[in-house]
Amino acid sequence: MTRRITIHDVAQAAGVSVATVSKAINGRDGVAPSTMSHVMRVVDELGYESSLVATSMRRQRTGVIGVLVAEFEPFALQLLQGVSTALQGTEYDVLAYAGSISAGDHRGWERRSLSRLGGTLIDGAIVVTPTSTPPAASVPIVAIDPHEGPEWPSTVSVINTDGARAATEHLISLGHTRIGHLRGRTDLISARQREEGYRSALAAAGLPFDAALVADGGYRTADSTAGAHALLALADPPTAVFAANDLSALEMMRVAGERGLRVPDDLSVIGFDDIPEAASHVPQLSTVRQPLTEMGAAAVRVLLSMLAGGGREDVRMPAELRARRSTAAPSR
Amino acid sequence: MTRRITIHDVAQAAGVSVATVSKAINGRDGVAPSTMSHVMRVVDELGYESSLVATSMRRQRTGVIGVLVAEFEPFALQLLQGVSTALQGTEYDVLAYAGSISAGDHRGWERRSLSRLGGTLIDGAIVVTPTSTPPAASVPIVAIDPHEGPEWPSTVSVINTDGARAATEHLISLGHTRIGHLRGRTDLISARQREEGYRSALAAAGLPFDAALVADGGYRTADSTAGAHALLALADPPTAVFAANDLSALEMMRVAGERGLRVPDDLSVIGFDDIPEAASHVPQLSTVRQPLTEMGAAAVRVLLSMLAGGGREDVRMPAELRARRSTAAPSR
DNA sequence: CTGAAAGCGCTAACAT
DNA sequence: ATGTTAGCGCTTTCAG
Repeated sequence: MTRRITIHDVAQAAGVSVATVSKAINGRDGVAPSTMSHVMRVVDELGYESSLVATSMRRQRTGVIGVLVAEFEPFALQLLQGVSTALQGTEYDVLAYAGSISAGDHRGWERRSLSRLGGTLIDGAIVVTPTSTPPAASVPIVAIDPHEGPEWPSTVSVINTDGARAATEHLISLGHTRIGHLRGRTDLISARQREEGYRSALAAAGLPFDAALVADGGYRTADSTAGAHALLALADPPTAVFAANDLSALEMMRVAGERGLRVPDDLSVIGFDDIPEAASHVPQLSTVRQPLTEMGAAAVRVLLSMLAGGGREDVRMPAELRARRSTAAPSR
Repeated sequence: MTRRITIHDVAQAAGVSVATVSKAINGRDGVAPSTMSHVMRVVDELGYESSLVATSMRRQRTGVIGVLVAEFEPFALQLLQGVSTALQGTEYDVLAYAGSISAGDHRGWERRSLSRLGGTLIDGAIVVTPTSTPPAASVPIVAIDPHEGPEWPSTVSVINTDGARAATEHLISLGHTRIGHLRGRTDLISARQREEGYRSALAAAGLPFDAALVADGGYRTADSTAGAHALLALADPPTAVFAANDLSALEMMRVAGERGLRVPDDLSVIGFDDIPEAASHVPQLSTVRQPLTEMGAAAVRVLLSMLAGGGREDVRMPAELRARRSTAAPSR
């Protein structure tokens, strides 16, 4: 645990002032070529790198884009990959921050992260699935799949209703008539849209809506267990379930297995998102693909445009059915 | 783009000094209960959050663990997920930084990131597959799968030799006797260990080692094309190939297909890593699984121990064979 | 119990 | 061309 090498150490070793070192490093003019090269040699010898923190306190610009997430789960990670790839070759580094982990309450994590990092440290932010309305921010922001409407400066999201309808129609076309829905967090707009897509597909097919067939999954594995059990414990259980996201779909399948049901023979399950685990699970999970990588790239495009002075934008990406092995015709 | 709310704004609005606000926020004693509650009310009203940057300049401790990667690719993302999960419920937030994106050269990205963030901003770092020797650092560091030996303070890595031996033995047990190896970057220790595992499995089975059956793949798709062609163009080509990682295995299969060979009928291929793409490829790629999530969790455990004053550790995780569809008995 | 002042590492005026 | 100074937002002695 040696002490950090500071600009001060470099100045001292080079026999010049701190200001001169700063100018040399940042290529400002007003430094003699000989001094310049001497300073740079000392910098190399000492292995000096400026502290991001100190630099960002003084500068307005840091060259870092922040990706703010509640938690590093598969959905956010795929997005992060897209963001990172899209930022290759630009002058920006990526910094991803999961801010709600230590904070007691998940609510408002985005506001907290944004004000802790914004204005300093990051030049702009991409916020993944924020659940509250945006705070007054000091940097340009793009929200991906915001959960509370369009009040965010710029947004990138998938057309949830269409995707959910496609998933439900897929089950209907296989011959299912008792179709359950393991829904997402009902306080989130995406969950409401997905339920709406589910209902409209049922209605379009002339199937009745049965409130007993809708259980809560909360988009999370742990929160889905009870709902999955509840659906399967019904006197007249569903033969197919549309889960609001892949994590709850995977949990749905696990619970089905635990109860002695085979997927897809006894129960068809379809999810939403298409996280990597969906394709590698056995059986492979049928789902509705969100083009996460492309969404990350779109967010970057919009953010860079805002950084360059451009206005707000709302990007809507299509969701696409990915029928795989977890859905089949009902056996009864 | 409104201005950030600073501690100054809070002090002014509350009619107290900046120092008092700081004490109130951080629960230091020496603040009257009434002042305390008044200040906290103003903090809430204004939505103030302290700047991570400013705080970390003054404090030694920030409550943030840094995960430093060259780039957000699948391997690093899986690790990140493990780290993040393991950090749930602790007092630490996670900050992941990809530092080589804007930097021209990839070499030494870990040194750069470490000195830009260490000492300030992060209390400890988990560095993913660093390629150089460790710099003198100002915070505890754990290296995951370091590529240049054990000079890092603490390390977490997979037992490459055993994994490679298991992969080769799998091919031998299927009846193959002419087994090729598409090796990794020979400047990296993991690649050398994997080749060693391959050789020792051959030796243990009494099979001769043939240098012509070893080609370079460099761990990357683009670098594997030539080696894959070379192996298949031999007068007496291999009936099975152990590729040093999944990316080169996938390329091996692509090249085989291009040359009119079917996998696994005409050629068996096995990889290493078990990235998500391995399981979703058709045919599913047999491989050796690195327990990435568990490795991330192990890194957290070691780092937290070091942060609490514990000594260095080297954790070695077992790699596990995942036989899937790309390997079968030889047809000739 | 409260506030004034110093300083973390750095950059940007402003002297010299 | 170089150095001096001020200050970014915050925490921490140290006086009052």
